Amino acid sequence: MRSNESILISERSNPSAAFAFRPVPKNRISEDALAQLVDMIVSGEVKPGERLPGERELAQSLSITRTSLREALRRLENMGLASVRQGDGIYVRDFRREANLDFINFQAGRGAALEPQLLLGMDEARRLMSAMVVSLAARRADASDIEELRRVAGECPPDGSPELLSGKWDYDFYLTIALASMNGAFVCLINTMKGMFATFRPMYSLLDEGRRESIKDLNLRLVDAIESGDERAASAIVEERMRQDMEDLAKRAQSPEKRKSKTRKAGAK
Amino acid sequence: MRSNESILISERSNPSAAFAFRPVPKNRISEDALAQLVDMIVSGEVKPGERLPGERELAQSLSITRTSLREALRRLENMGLASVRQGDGIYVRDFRREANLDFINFQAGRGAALEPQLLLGMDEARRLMSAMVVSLAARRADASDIEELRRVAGECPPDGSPELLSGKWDYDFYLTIALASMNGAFVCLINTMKGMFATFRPMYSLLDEGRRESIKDLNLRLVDAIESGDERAASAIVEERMRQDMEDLAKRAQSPEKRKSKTRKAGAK
DNA sequence: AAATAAAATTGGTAGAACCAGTGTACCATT
DNA sequence: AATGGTACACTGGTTCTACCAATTTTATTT
Repeated sequence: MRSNESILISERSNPSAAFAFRPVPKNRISEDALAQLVDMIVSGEVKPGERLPGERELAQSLSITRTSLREALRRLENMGLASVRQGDGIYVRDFRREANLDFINFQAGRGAALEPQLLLGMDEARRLMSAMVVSLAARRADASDIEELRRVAGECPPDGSPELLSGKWDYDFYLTIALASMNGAFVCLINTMKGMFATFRPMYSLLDEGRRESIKDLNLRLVDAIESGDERAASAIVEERMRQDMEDLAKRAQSPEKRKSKTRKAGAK
Repeated sequence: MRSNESILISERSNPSAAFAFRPVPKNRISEDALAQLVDMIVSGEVKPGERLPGERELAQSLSITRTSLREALRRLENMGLASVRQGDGIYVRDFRREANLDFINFQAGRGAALEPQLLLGMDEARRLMSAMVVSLAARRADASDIEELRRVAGECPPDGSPELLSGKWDYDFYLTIALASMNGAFVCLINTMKGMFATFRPMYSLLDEGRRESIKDLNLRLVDAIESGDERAASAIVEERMRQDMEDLAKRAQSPEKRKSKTRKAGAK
């Protein structure tokens, strides 16, 4: 959520700049502390079920105040990485089983090194979710939605431009689709994903470079498909675009797709 | 995340109790304050872009300390409902466009009255996501995953039992499926949805009552489908089960499905 | 009028004190 | 021996006050 403000800032102070400035991190001290706590848990330095030192001691170890530490703890709880109980203590949870999307959001947002496996998973989720929301939009978008979609699609900056790289526009477009899908939960999901992919977005945009069709044309085609109510065609356009991205990414990690053939029992029921 | 602990507690102090105690809410004052802030924003009392009173004044209005208020503000930011800038102030964001899943999670968790439209959307999302993760599991689950799935499915408590109503088991089962899908992002997604539906879970379980097939049998069938690698069959089982729930729920709100026919332009490209 | 500097405002951090649940050990009662 | 009561130490929850740091506003200077 921080990137949003920063984008506004950079726009104001550099209205005609050719570069898309990265958001300058205004680290709240609690976020730094949080990062350390998360690292401690993710690295396995402290194990699930284990009890962390008390707030006073923890704060001292981090060289911050209890006040700041507590702000960090609130989010650590929120991510599903720890549970805090008054009178008892702070307990580490099993992040591999209990972490939620806010965890990914935080890790991705601060540029933490995520496991390749997880990155692939995020990408796969993005692909499936996008196709899904597009499909819903095709089912339910009314005339005014289409009009809005076409307007936003038409405002798509040229390929390779900083505005496109920043991902701001792409987000706006998919948010509009989500709004057209008439499903508030998907709107929220898109917004969650926005945070999760904020730092990775430029990478995806670079992958788009080699395409024969401009992003703008592709999206206008998408709007047409949505307007005609053809769910399959609409989702196919999205899937096709993102499959290429995924394939490129897959080269950087082992594909989980082939895992099954090795260990699977043949001829199950 | 609080409900989890409480379940453990009630299990310990009443191992053979016939009742499933509801977790006794241990309100943090910051959460109460947060709830009021959220209400203020959602109700439209303060509008997007508007600037809230300063932390000092806000804290005084809520009769709490700045320290506590700030813990609330951290999450208000995290939900995408406000942005806080040092030296400037606290600004309200457009929750209809910018709220993320944590917002739904919070609202649902405290039993806030959500718009019927949003409830339907949440249910639709749940249905689609579940079908999706099941499909992935069918694609990638290996022998050990199947074994684990069958074990968990076998431990399914009888229909109508408090354990089933609480939703704890159902969550465990779907978490196992998510783990079998080899996609960490979906594991996190399931965990996020767990929070979103925690308070609604009993309602869904009640809908299950009328089924001719027990939940246990149904899920064992599902595991079979996953084992055979039949993605369509597996997701169909899930969709079928959840479609009924959705239909029942739909009776309590207008269906967004029919919206299109009214305003749609005929014969689009 | 523009540039600059000072002041006021606002969020961010610090530190200490006290309130409120938890858990444990010990004691009294049954 | 089991149960319930009590006191105490420990831990998170909350409050207060003071001060630091970023931003905006205002006043001043050029």
